[in-house]
Amino acid sequence: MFTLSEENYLKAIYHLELDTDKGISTNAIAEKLATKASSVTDMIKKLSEKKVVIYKKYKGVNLTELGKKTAANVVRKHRLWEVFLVEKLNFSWDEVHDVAEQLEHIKSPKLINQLDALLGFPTHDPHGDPIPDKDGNLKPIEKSLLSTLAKKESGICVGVDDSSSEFLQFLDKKGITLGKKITILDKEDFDDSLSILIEDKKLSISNKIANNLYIRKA
Amino acid sequence: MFTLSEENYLKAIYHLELDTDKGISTNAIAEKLATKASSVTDMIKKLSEKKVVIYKKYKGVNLTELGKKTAANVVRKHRLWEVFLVEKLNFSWDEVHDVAEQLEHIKSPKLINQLDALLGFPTHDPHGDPIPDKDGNLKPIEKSLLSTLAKKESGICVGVDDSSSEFLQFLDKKGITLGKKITILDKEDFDDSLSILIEDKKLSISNKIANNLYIRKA
DNA sequence: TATTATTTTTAGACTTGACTAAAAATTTAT
DNA sequence: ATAAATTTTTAGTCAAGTCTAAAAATAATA
Repeated sequence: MFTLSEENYLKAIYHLELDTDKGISTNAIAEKLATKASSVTDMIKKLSEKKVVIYKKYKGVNLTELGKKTAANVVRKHRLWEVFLVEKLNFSWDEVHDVAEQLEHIKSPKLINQLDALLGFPTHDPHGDPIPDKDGNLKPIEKSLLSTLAKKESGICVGVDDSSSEFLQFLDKKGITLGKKITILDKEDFDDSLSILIEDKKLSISNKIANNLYIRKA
Repeated sequence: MFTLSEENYLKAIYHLELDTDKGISTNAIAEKLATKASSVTDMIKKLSEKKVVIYKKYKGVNLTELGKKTAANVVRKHRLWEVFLVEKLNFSWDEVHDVAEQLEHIKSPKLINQLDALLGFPTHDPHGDPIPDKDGNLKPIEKSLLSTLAKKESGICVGVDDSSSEFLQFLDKKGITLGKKITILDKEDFDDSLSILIEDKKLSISNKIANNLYIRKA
């Protein structure tokens, strides 16, 4: 149906569309896929012929319903495999991405359905990102960046924005993992750093960290 | 390291070498991979440059030690995934091949080591074929084609030669699965068909079937 | 608005892996 | 041993996906 490359382009556009409702620019796609704008133009033409994107020259692209569904299915596979790697094969949350990038392209509906069942129909991946259902729908959850909480507010850590292995390993070192309760003790005005309480432990974290951690307010 | 195509060629040569110690002919590889002889020649040159095969024009190819190890590793992955599909995802033995053909190309040593552990370090795949160890070695087992047993002899069904889904589904229908005890009751001279006893049930099977079933003599 | 600057597209080239058709080597048969 | 048949290789072509460099369109600025 779709080649590996086509799937990667659809996924990139899918992710970019989550941040805006405008047309997705050639350059944005090129940057996300670490490729050149000219290559993107070529591929976009092909995707347009396959009816998965709407394309008007110089105006960027948007996914059609078919495109959205196709992309969401790739994302679904990616995230289910990530859960598998962590839950069944003892991977840590910073090791799963590259392997899942390969596994997400395996074509077998039965494989994914059975994997879903084996894992107990998980709703979120190891980084807190929601797993699309079979039809490509994902229910948005109410989460806020830690940096938006006020002093004295608290909540549960439910996800990360940046899921690079560097950031995830940093969080591990600090003892910050999904599910833990975090309370804002103090906010410093001059550098926006935070003093937080996490599971009875006091910690000072920079604004950069607070801007990449999602909290469900308690 | 190696592309998907290169891995498939190495695997094909690996399997063909199990049946002979002569050089593997261009045509044999072409047939196994359902491609053309000219394509095979092209690829062989590339594999030769990569030091995984020894190639002399018009004389066929053979794997080097590196080639053997590389191919065995692909076979190892294929068979481990097959076990996973059957043991963990409720696939039947006739459904696993095509999916394993995709999964065998996933690159992640940790993934395979952990999968191996999850499965309890299996030694054989769902069709009775041995799983190479990490170094690419596989211990040959003593097995005989059912057709070579004499009247009154018996043994345990340990594998199939033809693992097409048609044959496997046929065996399922007849109640023939790995691990079952089979005894030769009678052999018909004029068509080489057999009358066998399998788990207290009498069955008549053709020579074609008997030529594709492996037995460990009891 | 005219002129830069940026973004996007086109044109042409390259790599991988495959193909067809024809030439060369090897094997089989007379 | 020579001719015929088969196998293998070469030569040239093609599609997918990428790239560079240049042209065209759009956006930003004076």
